[in-house]
Amino acid sequence: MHHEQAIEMLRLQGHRITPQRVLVLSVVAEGGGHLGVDEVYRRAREAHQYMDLATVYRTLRLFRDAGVVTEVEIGDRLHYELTMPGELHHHMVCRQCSGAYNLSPHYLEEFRETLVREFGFVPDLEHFSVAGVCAGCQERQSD
Amino acid sequence: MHHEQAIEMLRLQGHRITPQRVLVLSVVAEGGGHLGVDEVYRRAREAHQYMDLATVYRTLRLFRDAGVVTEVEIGDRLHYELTMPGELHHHMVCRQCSGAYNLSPHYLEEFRETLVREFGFVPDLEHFSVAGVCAGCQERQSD
DNA sequence: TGTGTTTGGGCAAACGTTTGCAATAACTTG
DNA sequence: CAAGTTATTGCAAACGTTTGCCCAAACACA
Repeated sequence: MHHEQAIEMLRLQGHRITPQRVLVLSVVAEGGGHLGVDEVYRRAREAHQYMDLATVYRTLRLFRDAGVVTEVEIGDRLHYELTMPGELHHHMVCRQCSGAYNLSPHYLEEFRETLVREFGFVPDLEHFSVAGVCAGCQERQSD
Repeated sequence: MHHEQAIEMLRLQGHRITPQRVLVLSVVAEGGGHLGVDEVYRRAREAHQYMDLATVYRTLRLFRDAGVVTEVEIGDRLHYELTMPGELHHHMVCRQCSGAYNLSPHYLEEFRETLVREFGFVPDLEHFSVAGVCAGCQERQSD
């Protein structure tokens, strides 16, 4: 998704386009994927002196709810990246090195179907992320 | 798991048995499964006037790490229940009614094996919980 | 383009949770 | 059973995040 599309999505949903929102959006977009709230705030503040931390929080939440950014839990921190429609993916996050690896939705499809079939429970797996230990860290551990 | 076993586990792990810990343990045990931090604090305080909130937080975290209580994410709150070894189960938590339903580990085994086989990633699924909408709420929704 | 309505922003205070610190209490050892 | 060692407590302050308020700014419509 590009800036312009994201802005258009927000406008279509009836949200106002403010300089702060445009700024936060471009920070997240240029951030290369995995920025925490504090990093977004710091970078946005460099450009716009009066940017407020509360605004960053509110804006990121709005973007998430509007579907223009995706929230990823890495360790115990939340990171934000521009939503890539059609390239939806989940994450495996390593408990030891905090590395985040993409996981295709394909691997969850069977699990989802089972829950629906057996229990009538429809899971939210859009932003699924699973913690664990990656292959690299396990090797290092057995040294 | 009963009180005595839990206490013994803590002692074996080298933790000291204080009145506060015994109290928190019995509150969680008698709480019938799903108490939040604030509820544990309130009930513990009734019995022991000088019980501190920070102690409740520290104690619950210790218990979780020691394996004597299990932390369950319900909605956006954490709830605590006595760990039942051999009866390990996961949770499906309904986004709408906040109901928590048990899920046998069996349903996750295949998923786990796939991650290990394909990526060498060993997931932490001990306290897995998945959000979604339960069968009841979906029926109610379609009325 | 100018005016009115209504959303969003900045600020400060509140919230739930964690942490640092000095005093206390639990366990260990003799 | 007494003294020493060390973990744990209560308190207060800090932390990251959310909220209430009032003013400013964005959009709609004339």
